[in-house]
Amino acid sequence: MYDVARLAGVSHQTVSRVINNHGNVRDATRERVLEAMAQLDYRPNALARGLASRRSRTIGVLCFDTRLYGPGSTLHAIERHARAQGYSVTITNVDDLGREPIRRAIESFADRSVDGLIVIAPHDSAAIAVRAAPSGVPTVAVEASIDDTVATVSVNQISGAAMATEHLLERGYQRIWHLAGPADWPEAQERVEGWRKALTQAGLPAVGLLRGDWSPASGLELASQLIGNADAVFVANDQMALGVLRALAKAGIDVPNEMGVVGFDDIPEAGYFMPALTTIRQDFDEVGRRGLQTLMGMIDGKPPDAELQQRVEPTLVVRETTR
Amino acid sequence: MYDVARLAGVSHQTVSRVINNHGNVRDATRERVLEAMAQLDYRPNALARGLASRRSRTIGVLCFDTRLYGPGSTLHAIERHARAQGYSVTITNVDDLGREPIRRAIESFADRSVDGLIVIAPHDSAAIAVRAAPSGVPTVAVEASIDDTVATVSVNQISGAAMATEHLLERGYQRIWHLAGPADWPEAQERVEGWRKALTQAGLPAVGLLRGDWSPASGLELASQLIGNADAVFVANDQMALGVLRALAKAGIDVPNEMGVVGFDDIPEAGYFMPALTTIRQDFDEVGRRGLQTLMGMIDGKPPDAELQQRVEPTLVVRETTR
DNA sequence: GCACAAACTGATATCGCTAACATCACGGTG
DNA sequence: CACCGTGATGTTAGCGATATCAGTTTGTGC
Repeated sequence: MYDVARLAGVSHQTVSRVINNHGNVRDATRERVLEAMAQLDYRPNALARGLASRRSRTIGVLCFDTRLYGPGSTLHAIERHARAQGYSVTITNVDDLGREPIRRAIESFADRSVDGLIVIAPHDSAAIAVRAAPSGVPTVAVEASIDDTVATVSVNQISGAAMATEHLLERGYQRIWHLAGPADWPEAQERVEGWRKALTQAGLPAVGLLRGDWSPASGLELASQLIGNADAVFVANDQMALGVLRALAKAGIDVPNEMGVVGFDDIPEAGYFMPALTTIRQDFDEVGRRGLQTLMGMIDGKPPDAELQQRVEPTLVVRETTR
Repeated sequence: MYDVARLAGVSHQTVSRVINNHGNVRDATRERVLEAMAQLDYRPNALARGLASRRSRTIGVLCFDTRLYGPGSTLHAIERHARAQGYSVTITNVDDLGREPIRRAIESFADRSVDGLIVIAPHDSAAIAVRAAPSGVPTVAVEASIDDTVATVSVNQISGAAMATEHLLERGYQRIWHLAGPADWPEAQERVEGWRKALTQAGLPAVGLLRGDWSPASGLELASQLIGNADAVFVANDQMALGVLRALAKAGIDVPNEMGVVGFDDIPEAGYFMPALTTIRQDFDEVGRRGLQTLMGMIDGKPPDAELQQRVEPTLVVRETTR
């Protein structure tokens, strides 16, 4: 920086002003500085800027296994939008959902002076850990249902689940079971709630709740319990639905005529299952975008929005597993 | 830090020595310092440490869409192992594969003083960009076939493709076609090469090369050309294979008896396709692990390994799409 | 032509740490 | 007993930028 200043015949402080677009620099001066910067191929050191300005222009993303479709897509969206705003993204995956590892991860972000934190928190323990976060760093949770103390952006699971169930009802299915995710995942719980609500509203009893673990294997295994008892099933994610389809095919049950199936997520493969899966699409990109936008607002010290808990509406994608 | 020093009755430099485990601190002194740190809940500022020591303990990962299964898994492995060694991970996705955006991304990493860089570079343009990288930062490419100037860790695509093709030959298929990925992806090219090699070795002509774009849609579309011409197909990834399976089912062709199918990747869903997909498993975790290990060696100034180009061997997973 | 505010520019102190060298006590050596 | 090496600690400079305030031009109104 001092070299640039010398070459341009100004002080280093003027160079700093040019870099940061602080006003009050004469055009001619700015030109000279920019030229000197180009000539010396000068690039400001982000660490030093962060240290002096107390803004690192970095955000942290805490995730639980980005290999999963939802979190991976959300992360991708966050990174893309963050970069567009000049922020870089540091990630940490927490494999152990215990409280202590999460606390450590958040502290480690704070040590690195991130300006903000996004937690992709599809699990209860994450919610607890975020609330307990000691960091003082602006934080937004996505794909989570956290209490009112934390800003949140998530897909409306309840309406998605209700949408799925209502679709099955419309198509004339009566005994609609639900293959749910693990009980300690808020989104699993909300999907159960949406399913229950839709059935109750239709005057039907919400019996027939199965618990899987999100894996195709669990769908495969639990599907046997549907046969003879249900004529449709709303499955809490597409992967389990794949397992269910396979089990039904093996059992010689005709989908969609003998059994309707609706999934959740709309993973890229869903349209090519056999039969192609009717499912609920979650707009993870939108979740990531809104999450980042909210965080940026908090970083810039805007008053928290009226809407602390933002919901993105999912959409129904009808394919071949419902008649 | 000065507060800690005062409380412990030592100089700040001694506190620094304790933090960094530099020897030459009496046990009693170290104890006092640690206690003071605990009492004040002191946490060193990573930015300042990086600035002063010229080591940020951060690595950058440059990726091309982490939503894909391979890159996502590799990233996950890299992050996990990096964290275990006290490094944090900053990511950038490059959507535009042009040379300029990649150069910018690499420069941006350099500006942030990353100690090392891992490029998940499944595409030709990435290879070019990495070679042109001006950064002076230790760099490792993974999932790439870069020339000899850059350290690389990748799955051996050629042997994987040969393995797939030989498996089909063993099972008695004769007219074995290949549905390849885009020509500007090195791994697509290497899979073509492996397929060709295996057929040539068996004294068969390598005719029947189709080009898809990795998507299930392209598999679905191109599968029609197989019918009547091939009795087996080696598909360059599992997603296209899904499309192929769907097309074959629609056409009433029996898999595996009338047509054998082998995929590549072993995505989590592959075992639940209908029929379950025989495929080649890539150990992305191992790729990530070795990539990080190599990078750490370079950062610590070890002489570059004899093996600049490391290869991880894939494995064949036999399921139901081959008889 | 002059006062005075506004627009520029510069000097110095910091940000929170590590590097490098200086200092000091202590015990062993010839 | 002077001398020296060694381990433990302290002192002083940076790392590469921004913040703050002071100083110097410049422009404007009368």
